[in-house]
Amino acid sequence: MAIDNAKIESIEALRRAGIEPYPYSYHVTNHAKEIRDNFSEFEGKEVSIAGRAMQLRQMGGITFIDVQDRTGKIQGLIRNNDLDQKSLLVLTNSSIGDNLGIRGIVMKSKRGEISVSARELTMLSKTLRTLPNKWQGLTDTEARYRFRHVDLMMNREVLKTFEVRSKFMRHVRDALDSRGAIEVETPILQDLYGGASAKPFTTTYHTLDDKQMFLRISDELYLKRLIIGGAERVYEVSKDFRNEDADTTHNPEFTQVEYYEAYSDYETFMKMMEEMLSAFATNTFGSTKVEYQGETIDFAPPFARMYWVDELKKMSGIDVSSISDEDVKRINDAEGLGLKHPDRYHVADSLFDKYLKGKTLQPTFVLDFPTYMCPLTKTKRGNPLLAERFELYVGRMEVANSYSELTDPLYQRKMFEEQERARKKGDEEAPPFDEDFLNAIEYGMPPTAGIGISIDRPTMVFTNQTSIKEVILFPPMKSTPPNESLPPKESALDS
RNA sequence: GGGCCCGUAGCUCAGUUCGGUAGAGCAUCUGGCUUUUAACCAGGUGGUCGUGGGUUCGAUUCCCACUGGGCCCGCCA
Repeated sequence: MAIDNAKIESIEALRRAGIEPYPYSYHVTNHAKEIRDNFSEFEGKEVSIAGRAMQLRQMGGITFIDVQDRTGKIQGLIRNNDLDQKSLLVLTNSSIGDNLGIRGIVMKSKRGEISVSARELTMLSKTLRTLPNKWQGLTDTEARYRFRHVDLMMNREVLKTFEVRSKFMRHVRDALDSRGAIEVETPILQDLYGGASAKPFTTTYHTLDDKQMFLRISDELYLKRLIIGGAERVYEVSKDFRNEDADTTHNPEFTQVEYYEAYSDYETFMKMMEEMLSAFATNTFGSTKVEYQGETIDFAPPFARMYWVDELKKMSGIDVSSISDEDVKRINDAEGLGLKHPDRYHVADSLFDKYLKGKTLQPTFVLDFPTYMCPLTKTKRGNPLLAERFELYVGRMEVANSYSELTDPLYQRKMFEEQERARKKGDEEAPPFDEDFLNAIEYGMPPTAGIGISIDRPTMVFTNQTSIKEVILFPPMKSTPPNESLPPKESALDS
């Protein structure tokens, strides 16, 4: 991707002839796909197309250029005899990678390729860089992420992936809007963080006496204030930030939609997720069935319900709803969980992973967690050992997490006190005591269901990707001095 | 944090077995060719072999460290 001095010479040649290689605009009348799909209507008519030259086949007085626009490719058929002086000069100074505009007549070449037979050729942007080769393209993962613009132009399925992501986000918004919810924005820069257990990113606000601030790890505590204020149904499409390692299903910066609905419980949201995901699959792919890594995932409702504490008891003989701190070490050893600092929470979590996670390829509500795993959740009606919480799994990945939210302010205060003690003992992930939030909830919060819907992971399923980095346009990369960005020769820049 | 694999031309890759001044295809440049589509034919340009150190008469090759990336594991509501 080095700068090519021959291309700079082309720029100079064009300018000498009074042709600007970086013009302001171009009137595009049609796109590649519509012309190809409706050839009989377009045949013989004049169109103007624009896009990037991806391939160029020159044979004396005739040149074929494959022009790629956002809908696909179409061939430009360019005969020197059909062109005026200016267009000819553009042609001789064109190369693969340039943005070109072609005005011409739609026709078929002798070999039957739908083409635009050029009457005028316009340089829309002269490239200085060389595109990857046309056979293998750009495949190096690191280069693809660091030079996503090149990845996008060479690997068009990447653009498709992000179109699906966009559609999914749009669909989630529409589904929540149709429930009468309002979309809100709450602070990303926060004095205090909370709503999850995670290490935060910190930053400094210089004009406020260099105050330390945090990037949010969740939206929960702000959205609940809006519920308390009487908004009833609110959601936020939120970038959250957690200062943790990345892997194929975790990114330190990720997107979820948090939604809170007053007077509802988690049962409401199970139905909502079934409708939301099955409708999306049907609208987007024409079926509730989606191929994922050689397996078929079916979003047709109802989704499976896994009462996992019962299920786990059947399979392992362990009832995690009632294990004591004394049991923990013994189970850790007997089950070979390998936890360094076993506690009830992590033992239960590991047992789920060991026995049950593998069974969640199909959309599955994993529900009713031990209360000790859910400090912000109401207990299950009729069983105080369990809490009303579900996680939705798809493709063996957690894609949503929902509670019947805790609304008892005195209990909430107790939980903050407990987390504060854990913090002082050195638990970096325990959220800090938040008196402002307690003040809010002390005004009385109506019964409320809350849910966090992942955007990244469902997009992985819908686009058949195994790495979260494939559904994030610019995944974080370690910094490295780019060694290929050499400046052009000075002589070329002077003129 | 641990293990395995990888980094050679703009891109995709050979070469390293057994150390001896670096190769192909595409791209690019020059010439030829007015219906090609991986166009073709002829010729040319292009490389601190990821970085630093060590061994050696000599290192892209062997050794060490570092760096960047991928996968697996650990961690992570």
